[in-house]
Amino acid sequence: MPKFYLTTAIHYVNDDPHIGHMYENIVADVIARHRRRMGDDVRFLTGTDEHGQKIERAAAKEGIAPIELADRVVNTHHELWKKLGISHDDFVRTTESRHRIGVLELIKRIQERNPDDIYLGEHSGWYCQSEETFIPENQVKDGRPGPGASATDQDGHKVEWTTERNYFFKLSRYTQPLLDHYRNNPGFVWPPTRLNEVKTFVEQGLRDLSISRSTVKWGIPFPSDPDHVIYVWMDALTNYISALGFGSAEHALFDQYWPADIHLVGKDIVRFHAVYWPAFLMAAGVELPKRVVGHGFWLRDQVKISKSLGNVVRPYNILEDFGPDALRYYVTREMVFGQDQDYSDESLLTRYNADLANDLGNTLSRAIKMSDSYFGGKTPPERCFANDLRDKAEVVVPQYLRHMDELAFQRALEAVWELLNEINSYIVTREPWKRFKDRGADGALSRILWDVLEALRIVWVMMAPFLPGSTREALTRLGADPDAIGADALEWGGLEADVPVRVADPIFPRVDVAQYTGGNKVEENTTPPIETTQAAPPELAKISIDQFMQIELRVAEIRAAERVPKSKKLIKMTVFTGEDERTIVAGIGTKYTPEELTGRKVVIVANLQPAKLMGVESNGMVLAASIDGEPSLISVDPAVPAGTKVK
RNA sequence: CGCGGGGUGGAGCAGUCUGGUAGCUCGUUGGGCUCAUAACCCAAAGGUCGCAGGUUCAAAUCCUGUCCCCGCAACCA
Repeated sequence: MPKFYLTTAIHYVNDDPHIGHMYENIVADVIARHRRRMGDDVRFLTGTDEHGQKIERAAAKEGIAPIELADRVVNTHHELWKKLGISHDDFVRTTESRHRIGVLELIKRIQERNPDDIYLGEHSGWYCQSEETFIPENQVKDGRPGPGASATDQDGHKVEWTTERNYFFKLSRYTQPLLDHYRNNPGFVWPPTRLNEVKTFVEQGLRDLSISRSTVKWGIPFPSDPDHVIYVWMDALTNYISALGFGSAEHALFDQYWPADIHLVGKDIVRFHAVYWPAFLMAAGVELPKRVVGHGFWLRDQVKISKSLGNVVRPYNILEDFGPDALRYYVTREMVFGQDQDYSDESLLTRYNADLANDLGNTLSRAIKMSDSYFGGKTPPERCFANDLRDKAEVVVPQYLRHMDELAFQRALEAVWELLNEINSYIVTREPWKRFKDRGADGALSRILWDVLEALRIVWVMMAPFLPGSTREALTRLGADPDAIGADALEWGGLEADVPVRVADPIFPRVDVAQYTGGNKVEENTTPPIETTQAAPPELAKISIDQFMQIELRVAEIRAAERVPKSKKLIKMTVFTGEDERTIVAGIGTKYTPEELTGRKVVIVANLQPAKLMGVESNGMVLAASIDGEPSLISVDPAVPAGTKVK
């Protein structure tokens, strides 16, 4: 029996899961269920990433230990996966001892095989004392990197250019081996466009990777140097093997399942899985995973979902009201796998009504109802092996299987619907109700209805990975074995004659979309139900008049203005301050044009430290009121001459 | 010349790699059916496939140029 090892990314426990996490696990689950029923020995792993500064800080804020916070969020993960019917075989947490063992083993093997690959070096960056962490370059507002430099980050905290001694992984050494690997294994990254991105990234040359932090405490202590903890990727990526017992005495699972057949991850972290991870494994002499698959993102109104925008989608209410299968179907049917897709409750409900209620569910109801009333609560007594529906099924099933193998779930489902539409059309043209009225339950009617039921059985078997719960129910109603969903169940002739069927309430009752929206439930969903409290604006300390007087405010005249090329909202102005002409850059281009600015009098901060914006040096700041980010310049009586002090 | 994705009937999207009658869902219009969940079936209207060139017997698809939108990156002193 071929083995199939499939993983999702491990989810960070700083927040409850959202549609993106759900999507990833649903897709993985569909793949796992499909492989399983096709006869593979499947191992499906998901889990959580629980280390790092963010967790430590979030826990401290609540006055609890990091592990307590992690435990709590992990519980919501467990509950959600259970509700969604995710059939993972294992759930790994990076705080587990088996994971620590695996990570330490990986490092040990690297050190043994390639002693130079891990070395103590220096890492420099913007360090924020109050947050006790390094701030990414792009979040630092001003200041140039260099010894002794300081600046502020986006939250207004002071950051200092700091140099820290860290352990490094010699990633640079793996540039060529990685490129060779990509060339020899073009399927290593899917979709191909992601492979191109990765290649381009690697071709530019790789820098060594910092793999430890002495400024972070919540993590796995670095071997032989417990002042350091292992940092992010070296820790997180290793879950894929630590969960299999890598490095422990019980490594049977590792021997059996590694290498992974698919690492399913979001497109944003494909790079780490396709560059860092294989490099670590090469260094340690461990076999590389077969394939990294990057899926797209769910968007909201064409915009990426993010916590800061407050447009996080957590369709928990949909899940409650319509069950897991509605959501599972929607995300797999609506998204072209690999691409981004817009989420909305409305489109989900439309899909639900049109596809699940009207087509899939209703066709089942009408067919079973007829069989029930014409053949005394049973499937028809006479079966049929030569008809249009069988022909159609034998075209559709191979297509479906091919699309499933290609992870083209949308197309696989479209194929199913081709057969389903054929069934409805078949029913209408054969008019079984009329036949029954005219001739009673004769052999012809028996064969027609049996065809319909048998085709429906195959339809549902194809749906099994997508709608596991509903499929069991549907097969039971059809008089079929709910567990018979394997490869042979996709062949014509599986349904027995003259066995009881079951008439019952609709599996997917229609929903009145307008009513549902009007019920305000959808509205509730647009605001994240579990959003963490917005950071309150920092309280400003009172300052003395002397301190205020240190700010030099002046009236200035804008003599020239132009947009900064390539910038979105920056305008570069030449202003006359009464003493000199200088350049000021301001982010007001969304509201003002250079033309209307020229000649205008404004209030500026004249003694502000210079800063470089998009390469242009700005010497001062133009005062403006800000309404929801929209600037409105402070206006000055045109009669006031430039250079006049403001206080 | 920063990186990437996209512009296809009213809406949302496939199709582009591997040129060959432009397809799906929703919506609209007309008809049919009454077994079924106000469902189902048939038919129709509706697109110069962002724009301009080029290659070709043939271009949504390949090439060149160009405009617009969205992410990432870079800028709200």
